[in-house]
Amino acid sequence: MNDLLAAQVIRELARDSGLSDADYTVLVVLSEAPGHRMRSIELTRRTMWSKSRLSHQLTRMEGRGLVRREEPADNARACDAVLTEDGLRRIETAAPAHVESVRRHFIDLLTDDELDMLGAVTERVVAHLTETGEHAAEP
Amino acid sequence: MNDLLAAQVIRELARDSGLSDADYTVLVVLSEAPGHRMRSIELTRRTMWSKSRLSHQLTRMEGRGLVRREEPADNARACDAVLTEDGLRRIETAAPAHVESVRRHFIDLLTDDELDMLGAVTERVVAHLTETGEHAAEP
DNA sequence: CTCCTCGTGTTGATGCGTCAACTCGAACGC
DNA sequence: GCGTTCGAGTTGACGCATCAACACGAGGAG
Repeated sequence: MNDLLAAQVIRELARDSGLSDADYTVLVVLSEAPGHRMRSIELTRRTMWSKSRLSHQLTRMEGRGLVRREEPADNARACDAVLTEDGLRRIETAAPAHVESVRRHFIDLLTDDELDMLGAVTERVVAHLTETGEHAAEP
Repeated sequence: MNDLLAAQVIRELARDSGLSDADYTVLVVLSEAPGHRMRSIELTRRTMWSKSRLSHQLTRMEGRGLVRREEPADNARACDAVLTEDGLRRIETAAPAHVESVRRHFIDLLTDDELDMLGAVTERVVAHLTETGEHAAEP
């Protein structure tokens, strides 16, 4: 189910807006951040991605003009990711259709009880993964 | 949860047995097939993969000596995938640890009720995906 | 028989994710 | 001040997945 569902939703996102799911994730997080900007390290925390993955992703998105990298004045070794005008427009256009896609293929098919239970299960599994010495991101 | 859980289980599989999840899938299906052999087209059906993806996967696995390709005598345009001795040994060694990994990180954390519910949800969502003209594999 | 279409399978280009190795500035001990 | 360690970020190589284009045999229509 996971594979099929994710594949379908991702395919619709790509078809409708030309964004990958990774693009979408970064754009959403940045669009909600003050100043549409965020430290790289904070982005890896929010997305649960590795530094490497984020770096590659930002490189690709920078090439497509969705984000910009800036070195913050107060810390030379850090790196901010900043949403561009274009990136903001893209996420604002894409979001409604994507939300609707997830609803249509998943949320609307479940009862409230099922959603509640799924939330509980998710919380438990994630807690177990993170506490059992699981650092997916960095060794 | 999906992403984290899958990442963890896949990482353990790779660490313990040197197999990717795609490798594992193919090996399991083939090991259960009569004669440890199966038509490519049947493999795509079982795995819900595209022809292309399967072909690339078989090429890689063939390079590593896990499977062999054979042209069946009765049909020149078809193609059988056959498990090698090595492939069989690999899957037999890898399977127990993988099953245990899934149990430990997921199954054992859920109650029977939750598992039942998840089964029902999965069935419903997959049915919706497949009936709504969704052919993930081929356009 | 000839041509056409269709089903089966392969290939190449491209994007994505991971791993290991690396750079480099900052903070700390002395 | 000076070296050492540490944390943040980048890079390159590789495996994997997708898409579009192609190859080619089988089966049917005429």
